Amino acid sequence: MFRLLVRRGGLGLAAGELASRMEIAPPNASFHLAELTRVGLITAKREGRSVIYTVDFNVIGGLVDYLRENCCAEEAPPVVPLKSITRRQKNANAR
Amino acid sequence: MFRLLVRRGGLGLAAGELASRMEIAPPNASFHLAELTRVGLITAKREGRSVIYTVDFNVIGGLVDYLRENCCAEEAPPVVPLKSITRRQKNANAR
DNA sequence: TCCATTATTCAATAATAATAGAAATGTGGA
DNA sequence: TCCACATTTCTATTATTATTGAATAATGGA
Repeated sequence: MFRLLVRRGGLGLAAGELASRMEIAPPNASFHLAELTRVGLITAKREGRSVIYTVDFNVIGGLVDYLRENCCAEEAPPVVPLKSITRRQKNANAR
Repeated sequence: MFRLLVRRGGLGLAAGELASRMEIAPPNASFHLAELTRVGLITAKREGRSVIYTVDFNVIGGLVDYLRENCCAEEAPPVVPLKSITRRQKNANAR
């Protein structure tokens, strides 16, 4: 659904349209659309009887930026030395 | 675990080290490391008794590129017109 | 070779997420 | 107002994933 919405751009897609294109039942689509909305990836606006969902490109942009900065596409990141851990702590954690 | 590995860069981290830092049991860590390895995000190399896991920066780079190109960070993507669907088809799908 | 260390595999269980169906809500037109 | 449409909410069920604990490999040192 998210990819469909991305391809659709600013026009967005109605919930039912998404449901049928995904070949899932409407309540199921609503469930997932609610999740995507909750986490802020998409937004909803009512238009007549339909509810149109649209990706939030600002959020997606931020996500991509985050990934580019933190996951280091081209070059390796500076190594962050992690402070060592004692065996005692380790065992405590593992439990 | 993945974020830890990204921050660690080329040095990588041992399985047990990851387990204790994540505060999960070693078998649990192994389970997830196996998944990440399976999907190609990280690689494993044995070093003495330890098994060192390292992120595959090429793959991550590709992933970020994919997101940048398909999820359109800065500008909205060209609208892809989706061919319309009949009500009959729609009902069939929704079932 | 024996043993402690490090890690993995396996089987069982717990936790979480996805789906389906019935019922309810909002909308616009006759 | 009544009705069909579009969607959502709710509850129950199913499916998937994550976690645990015991058992099994692999490694290096005494």
